[in-house]
Amino acid sequence: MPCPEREVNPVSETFPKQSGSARPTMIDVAKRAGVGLGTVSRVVNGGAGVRDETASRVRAAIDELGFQRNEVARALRPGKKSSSLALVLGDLTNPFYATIAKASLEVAGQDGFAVVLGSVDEDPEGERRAIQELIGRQVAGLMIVPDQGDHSFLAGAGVPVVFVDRPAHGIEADIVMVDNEGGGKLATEHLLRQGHERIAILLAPSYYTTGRRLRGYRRACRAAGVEVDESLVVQLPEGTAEAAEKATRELMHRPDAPTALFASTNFLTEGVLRALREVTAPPGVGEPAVVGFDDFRMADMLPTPVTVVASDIAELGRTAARLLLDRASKTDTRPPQRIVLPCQLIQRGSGELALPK
Amino acid sequence: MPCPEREVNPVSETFPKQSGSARPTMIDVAKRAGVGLGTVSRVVNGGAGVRDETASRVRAAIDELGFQRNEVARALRPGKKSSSLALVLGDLTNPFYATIAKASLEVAGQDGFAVVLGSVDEDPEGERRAIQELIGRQVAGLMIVPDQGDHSFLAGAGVPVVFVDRPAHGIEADIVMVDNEGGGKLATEHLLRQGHERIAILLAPSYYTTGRRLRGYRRACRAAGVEVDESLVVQLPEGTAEAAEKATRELMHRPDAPTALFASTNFLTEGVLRALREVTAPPGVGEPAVVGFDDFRMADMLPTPVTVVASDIAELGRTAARLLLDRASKTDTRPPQRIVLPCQLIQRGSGELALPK
DNA sequence: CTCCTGGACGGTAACGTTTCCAAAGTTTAC
DNA sequence: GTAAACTTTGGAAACGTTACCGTCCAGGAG
Repeated sequence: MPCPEREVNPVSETFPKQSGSARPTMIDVAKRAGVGLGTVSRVVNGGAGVRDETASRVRAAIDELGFQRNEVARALRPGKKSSSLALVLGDLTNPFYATIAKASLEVAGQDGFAVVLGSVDEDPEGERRAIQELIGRQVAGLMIVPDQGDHSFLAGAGVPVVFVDRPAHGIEADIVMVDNEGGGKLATEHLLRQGHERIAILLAPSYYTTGRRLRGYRRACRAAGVEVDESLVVQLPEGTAEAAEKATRELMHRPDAPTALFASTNFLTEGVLRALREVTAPPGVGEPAVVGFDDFRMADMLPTPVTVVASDIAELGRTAARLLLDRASKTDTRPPQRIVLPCQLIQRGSGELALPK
Repeated sequence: MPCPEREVNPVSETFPKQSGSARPTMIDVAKRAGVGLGTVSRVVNGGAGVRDETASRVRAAIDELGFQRNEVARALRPGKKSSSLALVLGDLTNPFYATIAKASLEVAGQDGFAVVLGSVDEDPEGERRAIQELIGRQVAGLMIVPDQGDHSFLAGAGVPVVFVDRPAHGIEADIVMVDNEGGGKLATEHLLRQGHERIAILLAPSYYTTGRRLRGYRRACRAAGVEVDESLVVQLPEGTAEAAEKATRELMHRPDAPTALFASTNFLTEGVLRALREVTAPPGVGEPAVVGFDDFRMADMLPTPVTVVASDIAELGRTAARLLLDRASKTDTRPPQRIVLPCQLIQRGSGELALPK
């Protein structure tokens, strides 16, 4: 039933092969147009101060030779930082990161900037190496979704940095993030309002963001006069769906199982849902309520549509990119900013399951 | 209930500010270490032919000054192509593209290559501009998920190109793709096997891949002796979930509604499922069977878990990146290759709904 | 003791662009 | 009619690196 094994064929059409000929330079263009090097440069950059007739001769030469400016050489000149931004983040397969990447790509593209993705391992040392690499490439600015670990080595880099989603230690720089504490509070309040008092919260390991979400959770509980059972605050060893699934299964098998769960990350939400699908609730006890953090595709299509606390992730990426571009161009010289985007509760059903009896 | 408005504060901690001081160069290092420029260069690149004592003096100077090689200047030297690959693709929010990006990023990173993402508009002209831009940045190679439109302008670029997921017109270059026709055949055969004969197929507009999938569909029907009702071959105006949802709703309201649907793209599958959720099937007729192309997260969590034809997208990205790296380093000088990865049927339920009665 | 070999190092010429300065040509003002 | 000002153009220097070519010194052979 599976398809044939991976197959490899030489392609056999008769299109032009890729030729390895060297690319023409401005000097070639200058010779061809019978003008000086400086004139070509002027034409290429807007062409102010060049007679129309000369300019069109140069343009003709450019077209004939298929010349294209060598951005690398251009970026070598002092003051001319390369027109690329670096983006350092985790797993692109996570829609959260993918959305940030897409949004910043759009904004950067509008200004003619490319985006360089550093390869991002998970360990702090790998992140540091990747960042150093990118700085070596003379990017005009860095957008970083930082891991834990010290980032003070960025202080002397002479490149503007914007942190996304969470602050970094050891350096004062711009930061764009969502209101994690407010979102955690929102989710928890909502569950409390449905009558739940045993609300478990699942946390990815030691991330700044989930810490703030936990804080919102605690605040909401305290405000409602509900004491937090610390055994329901679950610090996972990993931020994966699998870890959340395992933890949820264990939670729900306890005699004093929670009646509601707050999954503080989209992958964790997935794990929680997987576990709940299998767990048969004790007789007389209904399906536990679930609220997730960060919206995800198909959330409204599941058997019980999933209630989430969400923020505008694309806006997060756009804001960060815009801010970084302004910093890079020295348009924005304010002191480092801290921009916090609001969260919002999206009710779909799973969070509105009332406490049974 | 929504959180407070977006809030902006200057950050007020007391970390080192980012200083704008110029970065040290090899010349600075040479002076500091009391050696010549060439020696520093030798040390930086492996250090063959330098006495240990000298080398360590240079390394000390590098550390003290925080020197880091300027990749831009390095890439300017002839023969030294920059160590970045370009990746040109569509919407990163689509897990298909995100997976390719992640996989190629990993492979490239292992070889010390960065990946530059060009800003990708949807129109062919925008794609062309983006590619030209990237070539100007002297990338060592291009991975392109091409739009329709002519790509012959790449022939003279002097940069290796690998096309991903679909071939491009007007140029002979490497291509890595999945077995679209085989996958389409697999999906259709499976539905035929459940007894379905009125199988609708939804197609995104004029993409090469969906065309091949349609071909597999036709082949399977013909082989089974089932005549294709052309009104069940739905060419959508857009490749979005919304377009698929609308089309499905219309299909299912017809008196001769299909009993099965083949959604030839992951976004289309989503649209189909959304529509089916709402459509009340005519009395006596069961829920229509659905097979999607490309797996997606949560597919197994839906009320009726979704059967899909899937291939290893990460492997697609890895293969493309590896091939491109080999081309860029001239390790691989074979004629252009066509690599086809197999597809596989993943049965989950929605494709195994038999024809009612 | 001299010559030669070879390793270690220093200096310099590119790479392709931008930017600045000076030269040439053209117009304007007196 | 000449000077001044402005516009257009050509040329050279610089950016930070690598590659190549000498030079210098140590040590071995004759």
